[in-house]
Amino acid sequence: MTPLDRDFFDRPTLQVAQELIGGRLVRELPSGDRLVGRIVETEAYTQDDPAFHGWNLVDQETGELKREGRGEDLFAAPGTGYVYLIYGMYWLLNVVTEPEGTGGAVLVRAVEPVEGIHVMRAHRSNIDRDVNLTNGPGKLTIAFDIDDTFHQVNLTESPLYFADPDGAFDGPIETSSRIGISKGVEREWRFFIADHPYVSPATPSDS
DNA sequence: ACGAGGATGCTCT
DNA sequence: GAGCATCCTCGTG
Repeated sequence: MTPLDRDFFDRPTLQVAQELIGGRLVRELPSGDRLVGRIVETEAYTQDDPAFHGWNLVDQETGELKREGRGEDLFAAPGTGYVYLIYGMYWLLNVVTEPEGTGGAVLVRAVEPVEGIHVMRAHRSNIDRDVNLTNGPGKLTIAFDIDDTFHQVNLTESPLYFADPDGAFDGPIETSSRIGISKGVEREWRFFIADHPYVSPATPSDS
């Protein structure tokens, strides 16, 4: 399984977010177990987007950074991890996009287990049905044992990386407003596989 | 089936 | 002190 390289992520964020759909997320654990998930839902965030972390760090006239803050980590080299703690409890996995110095990231919102599902069940011991293993951004990081140790880490090599689709048919890609945001709700920057059971059950922010 | 509410900690004002 | 790219539990139908 060949990791997607930095060039893949060194492109417009919206394009990367769409092309990651159907691709795979690969996690190699210290135990030797390999976890693989098919990506079925993503969201795009760009530096001229009010929902972007660190939007207020950017001079929107020039596109230059005008202040310091944690959002600066979204301007790192393409393919770098940006891991965010939400509501004090859940880690969300992003991968940085665009050339170094330009802000952008793709949030991985849901995957379908492909390999290592027994390990994912062990990581999420309190759930009733397998669909709840990885059908949300905070759930999949628990299943894949992803936390802030991957923040600012190169995600184009082991132990955490992305890979091309495996060739399985995944159906048409749909778009919607993003989930759980209050600004930028008019942008249809959420991408997901239509009617896929592992797409998160959340409601888009414009409805 | 669905909705309300609570948990919990970091970042920025 | 508020807000937040969420998830789970416990009500009610």
